[in-house]
Amino acid sequence: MAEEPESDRQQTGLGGYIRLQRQLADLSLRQLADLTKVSNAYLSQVERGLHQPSLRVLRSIADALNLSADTLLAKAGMTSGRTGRDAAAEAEYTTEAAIRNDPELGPEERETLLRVYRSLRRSPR
Amino acid sequence: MAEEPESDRQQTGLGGYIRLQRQLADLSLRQLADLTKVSNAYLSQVERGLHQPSLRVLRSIADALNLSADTLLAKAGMTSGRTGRDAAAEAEYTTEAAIRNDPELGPEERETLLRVYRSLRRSPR
DNA sequence: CCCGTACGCTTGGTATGCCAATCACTTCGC
DNA sequence: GCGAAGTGATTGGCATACCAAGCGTACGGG
Repeated sequence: MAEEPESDRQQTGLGGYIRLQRQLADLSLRQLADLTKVSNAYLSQVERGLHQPSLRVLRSIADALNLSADTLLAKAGMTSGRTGRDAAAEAEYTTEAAIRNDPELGPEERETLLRVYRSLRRSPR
Repeated sequence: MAEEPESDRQQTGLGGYIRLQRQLADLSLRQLADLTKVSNAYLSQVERGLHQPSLRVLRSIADALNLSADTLLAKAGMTSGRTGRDAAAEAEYTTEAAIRNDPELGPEERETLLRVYRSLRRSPR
């Protein structure tokens, strides 16, 4: 659990990716700022890894650069490559998790089913 | 005294969704706080829509509740969540598979639960 | 030469995320 | 009854996301 005593500033992840995409799109910081409604100052800081942008800002950027939000989120360390399939595999472990994730169920149906499941399940001990 | 501004009753679904999932998982705010390393106070505020959580917090919550991060992000308004048919089919299969593989169910309970699930599931009319 | 304009970066302030501490309430066992 | 232990909600304050304004440079063109 040792925290990383990093004095390095290797932020290649999210910020570097954004900067790269911005340059590929041939946009200046101010142009992107104009598109995203985010100040150029903050964009500069985000690109250099000095700040972690909020969801709102991240979405604006993805939108302006025509990137999928998921891509940026992956770079931000959120969805590291695990997609629906992995989630499904994981959900296979517990029936409760599967029921909770099932989009075919409404809130009430979900709750009902969970209750039924719990009553049917072999009681531990 | 009975002054109730009911117009604030619209916490988009992210907060409400988190609260629902937490309750379905049978967790208290403090238990979830312990799992997520996020204070119960802030979780309470997030669930009632008073604050928009950061990526870090959102990820912790998704992790602790065994939810896919994408699901929460969709509720947060990020991803339009358009993988509808695929996700549905996949998840449907997952729930059935989870029930079939659940070691805590005997043969009869298994059959019963499957029947209940199929009757509760939204059928594409 | 100076402007004028473009660039990225820095700075000081405001808004908001987030937490420790505490509240009011309910449910217990004694 | 009374306290211990559980629940969700509130509050004060520190940390950080975010912006308006400005700095320093580099590029033209009069």
